[in-house]
Amino acid sequence: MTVTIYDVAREAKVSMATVSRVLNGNPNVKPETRKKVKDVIERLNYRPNAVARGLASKKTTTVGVIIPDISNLYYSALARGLDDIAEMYNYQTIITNTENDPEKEKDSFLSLVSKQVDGVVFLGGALNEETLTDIKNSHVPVVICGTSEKDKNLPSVNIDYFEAIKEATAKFLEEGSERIVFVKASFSNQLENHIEEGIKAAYKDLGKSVDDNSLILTADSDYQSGKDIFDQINSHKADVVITMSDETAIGVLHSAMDHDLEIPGDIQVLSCSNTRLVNMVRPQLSSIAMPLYDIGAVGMRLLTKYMNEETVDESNVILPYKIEYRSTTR
Amino acid sequence: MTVTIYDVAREAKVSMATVSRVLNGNPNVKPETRKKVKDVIERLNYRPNAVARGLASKKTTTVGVIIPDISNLYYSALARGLDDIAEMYNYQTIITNTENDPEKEKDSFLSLVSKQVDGVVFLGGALNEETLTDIKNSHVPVVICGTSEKDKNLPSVNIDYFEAIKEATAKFLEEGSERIVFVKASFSNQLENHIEEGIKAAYKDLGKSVDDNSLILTADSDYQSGKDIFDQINSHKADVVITMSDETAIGVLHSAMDHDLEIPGDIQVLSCSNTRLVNMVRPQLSSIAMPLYDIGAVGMRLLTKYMNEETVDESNVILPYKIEYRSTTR
DNA sequence: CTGAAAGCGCTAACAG
DNA sequence: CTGTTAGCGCTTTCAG
Repeated sequence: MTVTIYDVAREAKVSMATVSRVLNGNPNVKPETRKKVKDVIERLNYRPNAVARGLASKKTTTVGVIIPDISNLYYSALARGLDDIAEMYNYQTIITNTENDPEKEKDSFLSLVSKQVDGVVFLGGALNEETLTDIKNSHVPVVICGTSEKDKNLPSVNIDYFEAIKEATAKFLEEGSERIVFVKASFSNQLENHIEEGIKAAYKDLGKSVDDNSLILTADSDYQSGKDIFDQINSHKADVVITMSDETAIGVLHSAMDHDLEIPGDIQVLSCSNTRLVNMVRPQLSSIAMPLYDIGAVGMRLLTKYMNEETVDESNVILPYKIEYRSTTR
Repeated sequence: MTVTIYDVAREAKVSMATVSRVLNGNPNVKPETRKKVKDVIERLNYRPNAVARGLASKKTTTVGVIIPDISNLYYSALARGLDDIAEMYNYQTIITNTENDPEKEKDSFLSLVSKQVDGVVFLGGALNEETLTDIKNSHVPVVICGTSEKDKNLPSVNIDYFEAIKEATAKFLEEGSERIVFVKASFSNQLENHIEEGIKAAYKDLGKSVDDNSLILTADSDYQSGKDIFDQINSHKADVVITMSDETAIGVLHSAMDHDLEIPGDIQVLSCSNTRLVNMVRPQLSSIAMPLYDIGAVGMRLLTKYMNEETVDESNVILPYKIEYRSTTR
């Protein structure tokens, strides 16, 4: 019923080895033979079985992508960059969604490995101890984008979050803001720790202490959570709110406006994601601008190097950032 | 290096067939044997090779998902529904992104088939003649969600777009609106034709003609395209704008506000996607509310039936819709 | 330049 | 309940 390489070989009156050679672009085939085989392939509408191929060659030309939440614009922007480069290098991507669940993250990884992917990239993600162990045991090349793990053993692509947030915080403090609230996303992530450190460093540089004037809250990274957490922010009399997620920032923004606060007069808002959303709300959201697409693209490029066993000079890539002060900051 | 079923068999002093049986939960294994094998599996940290499995069993427990644009909230909402149900039925999903390119759509499908997926679902998509032919030739179960093809040969899940848009249009006309502009997305899609028909039907029912008073434009489905197309809308002196995409609607909205038009006083806006965005802008966007998550979920459920060769009573499922009149309509 | 033959790691009859 | 034996469809030596 399904046509196999064997059928093609028979029809073309060659051996299956030869058919395999033309399939794989092996130059050791006489042009006439090649043409003959190609014609039969066309006529029979033959398509190689990628599964059999994968088993025989131990390569699947497939990379796994593990994402906390595809419906989050932050991650899907990263994914676009990944995808484009993957295509350029003739890899296909299997995207799996963990729904921010570290357990699923681990399962997804194992499942991808059992599918014999040639490599996997984590976009964000918790990367807990267990998962790290599985990665090590798997002997599969892994690159992590937009997250990090403490030992820096894994190749990664990031921006310098610590510096970025420190710069932003210092600016707020220098301009007279005193009560800065930071809203973490509830999916624990090494990055957020760097960010906390950055905030603390900025305070310290100015001889101030974080504890009295700053508050660190946790919220889901959606719009409603931003609206919901506003009460806590407000009761802290915050004059600056920094959130991980754009959606959360927008929720905070709208709640603040509903409480007749002036933006950015009474309260300034800055997010750390810089997704397409920042330009889609009024007032436009100020944000630490990471090169999302590039992070994904560079991550995939890095992975191809590992998959080809090329040498890489820098396995922990840091990309530049900008801080875009739009209309929610002064 | 990698541990195989053969290693497990040897260590457990059984045949590989027995190992295979415990792997697949075959009841014909003595409890003690089962335990013995499981212990060895644990000890050796053995993980079955899904590729070999797929080749031998001709099943991959994997379904392909073809999406025009993952970074579009409309599609990612559908994908979430799909994913949840897929997981429930122990299928994994391979998501591929076509970037709204019919050529890529076709290639993605073929690639998925060569990977021996057990089924594929299209979310949206152009489904041109060529792709349809490939689908027919592939003998792989296919379900399409949020799109349709003219012959209705393929199982599908949709809402009644025609009715929805007719109802909305009729309401606008009855309430005195006269100049309705419809903004299609540029990715041609059978659905949009249904929508056009719905608009025409509404006009006709009231004894009016579409041509004089209605204008049909085409724009990409992003925010900027919405802003850009406003000039055309404005020069038509539209009093109602209906767009496929939420982002486009928001772009139109903001442009209109920048031109000092009152919303919804001077111009009303309605979108057809109802993604999370509708609540994240001020004023909140009125929209035809489709059950996005459910469309995906029902689609995947339908696919499982085909993959199991169960009988299905209704292969073209129509789910209910609501029209949510929020703050951009009167 | 081409063919024969040996697997890749697993499932699935078929015996027993 | 368990083992033996063929493959699944392809790649890849190794000869020639």
